[in-house]
Amino acid sequence: MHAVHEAPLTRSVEDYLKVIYHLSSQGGFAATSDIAARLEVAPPSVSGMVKRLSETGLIEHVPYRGVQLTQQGRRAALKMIRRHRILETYLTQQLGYDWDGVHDEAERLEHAVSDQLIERMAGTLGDPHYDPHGAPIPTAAGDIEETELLILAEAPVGAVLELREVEAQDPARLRYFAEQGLVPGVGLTVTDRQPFNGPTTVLLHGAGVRVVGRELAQGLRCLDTGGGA
Amino acid sequence: MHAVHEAPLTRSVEDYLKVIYHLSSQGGFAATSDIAARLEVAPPSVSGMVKRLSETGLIEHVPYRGVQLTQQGRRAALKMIRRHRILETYLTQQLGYDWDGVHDEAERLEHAVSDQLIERMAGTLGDPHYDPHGAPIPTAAGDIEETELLILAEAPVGAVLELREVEAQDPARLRYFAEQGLVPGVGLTVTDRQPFNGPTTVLLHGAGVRVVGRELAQGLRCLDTGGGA
DNA sequence: TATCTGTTTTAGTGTAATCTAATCCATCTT
DNA sequence: AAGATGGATTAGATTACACTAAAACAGATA
Repeated sequence: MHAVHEAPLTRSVEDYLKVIYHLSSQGGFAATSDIAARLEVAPPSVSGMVKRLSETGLIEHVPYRGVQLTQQGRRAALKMIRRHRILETYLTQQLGYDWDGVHDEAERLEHAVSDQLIERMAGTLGDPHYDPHGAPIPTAAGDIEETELLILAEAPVGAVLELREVEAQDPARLRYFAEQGLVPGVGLTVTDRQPFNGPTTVLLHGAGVRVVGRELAQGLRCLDTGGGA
Repeated sequence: MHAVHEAPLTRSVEDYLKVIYHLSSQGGFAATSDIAARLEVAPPSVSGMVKRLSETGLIEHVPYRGVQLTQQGRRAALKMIRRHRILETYLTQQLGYDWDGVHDEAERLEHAVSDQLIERMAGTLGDPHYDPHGAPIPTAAGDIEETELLILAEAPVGAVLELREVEAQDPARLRYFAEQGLVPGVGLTVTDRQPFNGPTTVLLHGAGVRVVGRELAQGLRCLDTGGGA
């Protein structure tokens, strides 16, 4: 097999890799300042860490441009994401956590659990494919489902959609989404959008009309279930 | 309320406190070199940490004598021990871990879990009083049962006992104990002891005779259920 | 009482991670 | 084309924790 030595990564390194994965998943490069903002550290701290990470071969750094994960870095990042999402799912399903309260707990546990524990949790849950927010859970082998989803804030008026993923860090927002019935799996039709970054209005199938502000609507990712084919 | 600020303790600090608790639970002082041995660090590292811990008021240090926990330090140590034992119990009962495999996992998780998670686990388990090795679990309030137990290696020949606690770090030893039927709750009678730190022979009630070497017999703690009263 | 022995502590380094202040440089504006 | 602007980087300090090597000390022995 490969994986020569696999020096154990520190907590910090694991956090950086996860953030870089998220930031570079769409566009190619993750910018220093964006990494700093997400991790709530000062930009120079990022520069320092970036140097070490690229020396270890986990990322590639183009000065003044940004960073990208290498194959090795991507593998490590997906491992952490699997841990996080399995933990979130386990905590909600087995220990009575609400979907708005699991994030922080998982965030701390993901650095401490063993592979064995994660796989036992996954087994207990029947190897789930999605976490409580609808995000896909990478497999133990490191594969992740990549479905094309529309950001609700950008979906055309008239679109018929299924809400798949609710992305939000803040518990208060998640609680609000839940109250509004905006949870993964719900069907909806986009009925209106106000200009100048205005709100999107949707008809929740079987539950009435909702007006969703731009900021929140950017965290809602939907599958197009239109009329077609 | 009390507890003015409660600066969060680091992993290392938590480990030191736990070890100091164990070492000073019987005799009064924990020696630098014993702490170093348990934590597998060099003695000077302990001296350094001891200085900081006594400055923070978690321990009291008598130079060249050793250290003792303060009230505050004891509270913190018992909190960690509760975490550890609840985790061990949860992992064995809910996630199929064997009693010989839980220690390391709990050791890492105890620094990461929240109070909330521990209490949810405890609740799921019905607030257990003992961990899989028979050790008493401190309450959330910080009280711990202190039963007088006899070390099997020191129990008099003829004593009729109930095995209460099996103390061993090494998974291989724990597995051996389990194979021998030496698990918490079992009744036994001491039938012989060889001189010069020789082995103890016991009759396991309903399971036959066992010869236990001195070293192992020091990890077996029993309650005297003698003939009396 | 003087010395030996082994433990403890001090001194000085190293690494991982952070910070602030100062500098550098790519790009946008005029 | 020349600045101005703002993000990125370097420089230097700090904290927590570990280490090795050297000094200090307490208690046992002669």
